[in-house]
Amino acid sequence: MKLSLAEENYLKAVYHLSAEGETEVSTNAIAEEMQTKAASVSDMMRRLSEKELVHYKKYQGVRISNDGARAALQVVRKHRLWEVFLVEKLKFSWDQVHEIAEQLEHIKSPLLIKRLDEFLGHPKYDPHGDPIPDENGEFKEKPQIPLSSTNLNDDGIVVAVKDTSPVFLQHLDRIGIYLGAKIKTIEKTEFDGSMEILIDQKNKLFISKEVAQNVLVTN
Amino acid sequence: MKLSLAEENYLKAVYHLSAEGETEVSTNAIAEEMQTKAASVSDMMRRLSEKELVHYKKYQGVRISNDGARAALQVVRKHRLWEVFLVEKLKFSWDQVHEIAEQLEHIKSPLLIKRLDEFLGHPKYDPHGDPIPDENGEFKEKPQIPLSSTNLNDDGIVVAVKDTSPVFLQHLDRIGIYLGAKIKTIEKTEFDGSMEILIDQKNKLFISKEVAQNVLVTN
DNA sequence: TTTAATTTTTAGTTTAATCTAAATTTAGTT
DNA sequence: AACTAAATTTAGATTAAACTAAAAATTAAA
Ligand SMILES: [Mn+2]
Ligand SMILES: [Mn+2]
Ligand SMILES: [Mn+2]
Ligand SMILES: [Mn+2]
Repeated sequence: MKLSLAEENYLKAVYHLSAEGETEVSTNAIAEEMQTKAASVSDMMRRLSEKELVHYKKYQGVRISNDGARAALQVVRKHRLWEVFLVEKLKFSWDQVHEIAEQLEHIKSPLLIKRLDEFLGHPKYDPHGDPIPDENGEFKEKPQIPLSSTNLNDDGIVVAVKDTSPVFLQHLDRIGIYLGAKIKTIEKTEFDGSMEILIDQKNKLFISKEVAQNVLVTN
Repeated sequence: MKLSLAEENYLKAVYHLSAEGETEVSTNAIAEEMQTKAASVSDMMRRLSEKELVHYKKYQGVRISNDGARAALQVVRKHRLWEVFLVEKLKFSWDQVHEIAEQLEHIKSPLLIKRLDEFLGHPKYDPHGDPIPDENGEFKEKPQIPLSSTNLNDDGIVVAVKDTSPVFLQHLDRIGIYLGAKIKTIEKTEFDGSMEILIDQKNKLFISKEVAQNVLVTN
């Protein structure tokens, strides 16, 4: 089944939203995610459900189907492989790659993706710490918790970021937080959720609640 | 000026056709090149001429404008850089890359192309021997003549192919003709235009007129 | 220089994807 | 249970890009 660019983008949105929260995804949530209008979403959901890529009952929200998830995962795979390529080979920074990968993910050529994957050495994670599905859509997410819910004196390694927007990533660059950094929790402020942390056993740093909630670490 | 995928493809077709033959390109020639119908071409030419990308007077054919040529050359640049990437980095063969490059050439990101060009070491020619325009659209074609019009005992290096279709390229692979091969003309048959040649001072080979006309050599 | 053949353009449809505005359904609240 | 607010769907338009069939212009032939 060959999908249009728009269909692929909608499928990906439904997949991401149902992966995050509940199984039933609302029309409005999709419209929000896609920067489009609810009316357009209703229309597309009707079409996707005719192709059996989503389960859809009017006014009841949508759920991704098995076929739909498979298709979405292939797009996600391509997106993340391209992001790795851009960072590892073309020296882009992690805040620059998402927008370009949004275009590259729609290139149709199974052989291209196979070769790209080989060229990159079969990477398992993208520059934001998100797992890359294999040819069968299988992947393993690293165990991860928000920095904000670590305990005092806990040591952790930064493995991913929840927010992947350029502004947030640039902020992390500025304050010196990066994937792989070793972080010890020194102090947690009840009042505003801010924290004091130690990076790589060297640099003490105050971070806001917003930062702490969007940096994911593992022990 | 941002162009749609369709507009870019039409512009490229007009550019290629006017680069080859005359300055005035016919509606039918474009339709042929694009695998579409003349009616669709008329429609698109009207729109492109409103944007001043082509000069167009009804029933008189079209000529690419300066702006149009500039835009077309950027698409050609991207196409050929991606072809180099696919062959040099992803180990595709020269007959497999055109179709994929047709998709990749429409990715919009000046920085991506700048970085790709650097990553590839600023290549001057693509896998078919075609010159790669620089950021300003400038390029230099190697002096080249069809193998069919060389003289007896002439020595030449294969620098490009005129026909870049997969079947032709696969045929060249099979008989052992490749970019950079040294070719000496041993015999030319008046009757059918076939030739006998010597490749790399080692292998004698008979080739058809069709092959001889589509292999371009330089001295 | 008429006529015939060919090329090109126009007119009218179609499809995908979007939008606004209006209608409908569901959910929440007296 | 009735009403209101919010969410969702439908109806109707719009735009880009394609097509077919018909009309118009150009070119070639008689
Ligand atoms: Mn991304
Ligand atoms: Mn990512
Ligand atoms: Mn090509
Ligand atoms: Mn080429």
